[in-house]
Amino acid sequence: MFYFVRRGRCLDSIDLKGQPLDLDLTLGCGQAFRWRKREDGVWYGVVRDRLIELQVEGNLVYWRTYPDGGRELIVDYLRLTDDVNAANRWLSERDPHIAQLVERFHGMRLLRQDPTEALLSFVCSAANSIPRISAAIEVLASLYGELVCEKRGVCYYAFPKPERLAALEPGVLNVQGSLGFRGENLRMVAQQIVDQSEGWLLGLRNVPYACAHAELVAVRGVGPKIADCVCLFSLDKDEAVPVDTHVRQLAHRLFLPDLKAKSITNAVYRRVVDAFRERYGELAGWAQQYLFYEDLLRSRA
DNA sequence: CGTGGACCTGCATT
DNA sequence: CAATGCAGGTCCA
Repeated sequence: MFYFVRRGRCLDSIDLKGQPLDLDLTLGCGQAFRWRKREDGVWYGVVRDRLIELQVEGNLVYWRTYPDGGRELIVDYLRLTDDVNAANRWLSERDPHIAQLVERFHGMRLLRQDPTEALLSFVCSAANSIPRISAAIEVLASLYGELVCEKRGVCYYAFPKPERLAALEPGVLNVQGSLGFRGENLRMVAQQIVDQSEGWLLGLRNVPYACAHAELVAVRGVGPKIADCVCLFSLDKDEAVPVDTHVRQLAHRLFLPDLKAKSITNAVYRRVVDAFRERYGELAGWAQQYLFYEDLLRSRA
């Protein structure tokens, strides 16, 4: 915090009011791909049209944006008006294992990301590793994103608009960022977003989960997993459960001992989702994120 | 409805 | 050093 103050301009803070926020967990748990942590412990990343710097000290989150004036953006993105304590209590009462993870990963939150960025980002995530997804997205932003700011000689770019990606020649995205076969998927999904009416994707925040999910999987190149990522990380659908290889395996271990399948068919996907929904109801997505991250750490060990 | 393969690429393991 | 496996999937036969 003192470092922040010395750096000078436009320091501000937001009172967390007793609600937990751990940036290492929230920004590093695999739900967003554009955040990095500086040597001095400050997290920075581009959200929409701003570069944001964040640091938590005690019950305050210190922040700065370039250009400035991004307070509302931060409150919205970090979901700072949510009652996370209540959610964690509710989950903990239902499952002692989750209660343990709530302690261990205290302050891990779900974000409210931009739906277009979330959709296009997770298209890049198919059978890919998290470091490579992040690297690819930075390449895309620097090539096709609008300049957000320049700070200490470094340029920061917004996530590319779908119009820009859709207009590219087929094939160029396969090479750029080493996207491989995901490149063509990305271009096609971008085109389909453009083809929809303005505000279509954002409007899915105002419809029920099942409806939003159905509209997303109707997009070519978007399956149930990516659709659920978009629902959970950007559309306020806290009951959404993205089922990937990690989640399938941990569901098998914890809930569904007779789940023999080694691949995720539609039926398997539904069974895993139902198991989560049955146990964690409207907050199944939060439970998923705790369990997913535990499994991620385990697999990296 | 379930299964197997194709799709790109780079890093890790054998 | 070559071969194989694998990574927050989706589509198709």
